[in-house]
Amino acid sequence: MDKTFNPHKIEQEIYKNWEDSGQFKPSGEGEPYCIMIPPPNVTGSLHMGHAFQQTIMDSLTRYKRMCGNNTLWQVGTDHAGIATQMVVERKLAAENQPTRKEMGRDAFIEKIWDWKAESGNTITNQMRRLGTSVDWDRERFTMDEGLSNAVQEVFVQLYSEDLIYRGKRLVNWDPKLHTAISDLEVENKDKKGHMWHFRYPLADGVKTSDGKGYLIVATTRPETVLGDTGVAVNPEDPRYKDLIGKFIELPLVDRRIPIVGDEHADMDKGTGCVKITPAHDFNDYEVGKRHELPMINILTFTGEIRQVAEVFDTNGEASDALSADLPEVFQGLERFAARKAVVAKFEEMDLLEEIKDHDLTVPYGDRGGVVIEPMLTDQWYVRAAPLAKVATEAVTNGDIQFVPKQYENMYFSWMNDIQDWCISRQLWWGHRIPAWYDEQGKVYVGRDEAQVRAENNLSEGVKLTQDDDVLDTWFSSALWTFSTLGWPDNTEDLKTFHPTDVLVTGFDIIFFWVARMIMMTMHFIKDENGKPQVPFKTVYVTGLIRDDEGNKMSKSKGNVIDPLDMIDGISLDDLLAKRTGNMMQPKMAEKIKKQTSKQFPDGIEQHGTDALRFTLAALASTGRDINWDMKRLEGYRNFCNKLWNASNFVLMNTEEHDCGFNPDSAMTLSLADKWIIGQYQHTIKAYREAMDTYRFDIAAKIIYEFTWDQFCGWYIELTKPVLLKGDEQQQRGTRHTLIVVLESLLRLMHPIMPFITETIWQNVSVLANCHSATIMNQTYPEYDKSKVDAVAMADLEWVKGFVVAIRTIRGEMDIAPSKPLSVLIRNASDEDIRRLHENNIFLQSIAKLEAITPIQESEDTPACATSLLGSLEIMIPMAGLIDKNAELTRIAKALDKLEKDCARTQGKLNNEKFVSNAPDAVIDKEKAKLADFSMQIDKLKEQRTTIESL
RNA sequence: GGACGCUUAGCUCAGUUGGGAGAGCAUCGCCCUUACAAGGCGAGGGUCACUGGUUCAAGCCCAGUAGCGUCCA
Repeated sequence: MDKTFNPHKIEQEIYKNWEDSGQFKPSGEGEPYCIMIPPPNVTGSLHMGHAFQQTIMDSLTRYKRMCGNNTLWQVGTDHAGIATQMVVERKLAAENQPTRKEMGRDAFIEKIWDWKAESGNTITNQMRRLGTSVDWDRERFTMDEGLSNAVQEVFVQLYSEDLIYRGKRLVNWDPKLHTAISDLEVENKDKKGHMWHFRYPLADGVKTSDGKGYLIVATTRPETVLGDTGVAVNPEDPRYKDLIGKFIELPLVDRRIPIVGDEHADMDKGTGCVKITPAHDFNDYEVGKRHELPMINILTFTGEIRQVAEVFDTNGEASDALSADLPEVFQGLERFAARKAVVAKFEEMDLLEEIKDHDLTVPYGDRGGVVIEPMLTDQWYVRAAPLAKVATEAVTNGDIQFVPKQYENMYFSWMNDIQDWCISRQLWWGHRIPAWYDEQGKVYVGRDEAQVRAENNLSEGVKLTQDDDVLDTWFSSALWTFSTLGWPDNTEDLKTFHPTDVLVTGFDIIFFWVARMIMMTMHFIKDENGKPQVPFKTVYVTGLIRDDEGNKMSKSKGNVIDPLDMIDGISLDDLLAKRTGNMMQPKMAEKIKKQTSKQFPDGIEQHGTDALRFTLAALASTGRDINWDMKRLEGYRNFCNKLWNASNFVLMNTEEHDCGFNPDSAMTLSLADKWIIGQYQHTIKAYREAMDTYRFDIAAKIIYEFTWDQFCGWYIELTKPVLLKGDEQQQRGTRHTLIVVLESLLRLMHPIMPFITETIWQNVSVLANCHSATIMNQTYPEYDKSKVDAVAMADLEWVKGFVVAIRTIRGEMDIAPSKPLSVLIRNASDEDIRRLHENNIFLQSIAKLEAITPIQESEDTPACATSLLGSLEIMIPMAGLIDKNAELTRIAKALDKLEKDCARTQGKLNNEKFVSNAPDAVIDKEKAKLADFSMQIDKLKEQRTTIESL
């Protein structure tokens, strides 16, 4: 192996070998285990959040694969309707190509496929660099033929079961993207705005109870006045209830509209009178339905005032109950310009009562970024309530479990108040809705036009037109767990891998995706007894990865980090170019440049995939977001380096030696050998428990601690005296142990750090007589209690204590580690003597001791710096080494601490209530502590007296 | 307004039946000791947000307050 660890040199070749040799495929043996990747947007690129989730998925997959499961990690991408369509439109614009509308639907879709072919590799390359062990041969795309079939099948079936319907409803309309969007795609933002108070004249000479000829209504959207079809007052409101049934003479449009009594009008809010615009407000829509008010649509799909309004009755049928005329001055005005114009007109007519500052919540489209307009349109809906019932029960009864559990609340709160899901989108990129209309507008749903004709006895003479709209992308994602496995065919894969085991995803898409997947899957997939199958048994919810200041990473903020830049490193210039490349606002670019230069003054260094993955695992504590910290990454890169160097040590000392793998060669295990073997068993046990409970942070900590502190810090040091001075059998025993432990440790770590472990393992495993192309298909280490030697464990802890005692004195007394010392020991128990005797070689080597000499209690001793190991006094003669005052200070400090501890313990034991209430075990422990403290205090005091007398 | 989460060392974070506060990084001191200076050895550093309660005992349980965050309305 190379002298230093160079991740860049090893990773890509290893991955290629794995992939080429089919290591990622299910073995076909053992209990099935399956993870479905949340499909990323095919034309996008992976960010740190993906890297995080994929690290977890890959670690689980590799773990289960090595445990002998028939393991499948299903990979694929999503067509991301709006996002992709926008990207390609922007690209066309940038290249001065014809616009989408100019080139037409088919040509545009062709362009998108081209773009997919061109950009689709970005993600798969990134995934390969991250080491993901997905079965690439099964890669799926939501727009593939198979998945499209599934989508069509689901749509047709749901329609036939009356779970999909079409209707004219008020939807969230994005005037920039010209499409409906679902509630979930709306972001509500708090804004400062105004509340305009208008005077609405009463018709027919009617007066209010206080003698006024008008009502005052307030609105934050004055332009909607043009679409008002009523005014509501609270039926209990003494001020106005007599006016119910009377009329308003609506200004600007000369429309006579009724005053209705409705609870929606809050007596304590504003004036208590509310204008009702059923076609442009969700609350008003409901009020309008209750009172059968007509609905007047005044806006075009681009958000301008229409030339002529559209008037509908309360059922959405065209109506002539009211005039559709709109004043010429407003026609064609953009909605915000219209707002100003309407206000100006009211002012001119002296009907503007007042304008107040107002805090309001404004809906924005999460993609287009413009204010959403409630719009009356024909859309397709999924009737969600019946599907939600079953889906809710699956979580209630534990068939599906969320980790961490608190996210179940989020799921329930959504499910219990679920609204019908608007699934049609006025886009071109997506699954076209399998519905056809005849010339009368009657709708037929079927798999294709021929089927529609056949099933409905429509002759060739009847002209049919397919619905122009496509389905919400999440509609196809909702089928992901079963459509990828071949549904609607009842495939072997479906039978084997469904339900899948765990879904790893972010909380931000619990509603968008997780909930809908559960609903769809349980409706369509049944087990052999007809019981609905869950899509997955566990939902592991990750937090968000934020930047080092806790900000969400986003392109517009210019603080995203490409995982590959963590792996390979990047210069500051390249990073700046990447972050400010496609900026819309040059002002932002300047700010981002400044920020980035401050955060990464020298760019980003290379860290390697394993370090990145280990960091992500170490930060993966459940239920909270992660503020990214480059220092952690550096620390774990150092860890990789440590592992590499330690492995080099092992190889240097074992290659071309007899390491005891020949059955004939006898060997002796040292105490250190026995200890590390036992220690390692504990590590396996704890590590697997952590993995099994999705505590990747704990798993990382365990493996880090064992590798660095125990294996490198103690064990390797303890092998040196044996390898240097031990006899043949002892050397063989130690070499054997070095290899056995390291080889197994590599397998244990492999799921989190695949590349470095593979590389080292290739070199180490042959020494253990194991010849395999890859660590990936090896068995996973299992805890074996019989390999834990309790006596050896205790003995070695004693050795460590002894060494630490010496080191502490050296450290505090500034005695160079290279300076050999002679120590005296006093008050040794038989066990101390035995341990000392058995481990002399270790102690002398590690603690750099010349001699260890036991002395009697009665003997005169020179002045010494002393440390205690249990009751054993370890003494270093001070002559020429130790300053009297320094030692006195040290003793004083130690005494101070001990006396405080002692007093606290004494206090507890003196407390009658403690003694009578606490369990015996706790009391005994306190008593033992007290005895130990007093003993130590006595020894130190003695010591102090001796030194003071010098 | 409702729900959930967070507040522990300078920074980023662990702390799972309540029983002597931890890690990584940073800081300070000593060391280029033949695996590793991306290292070794040692040290310092915390009224566990605040207030009250339960308990012999609270970072942990309960109630409330403040600040931050997220979701929903």
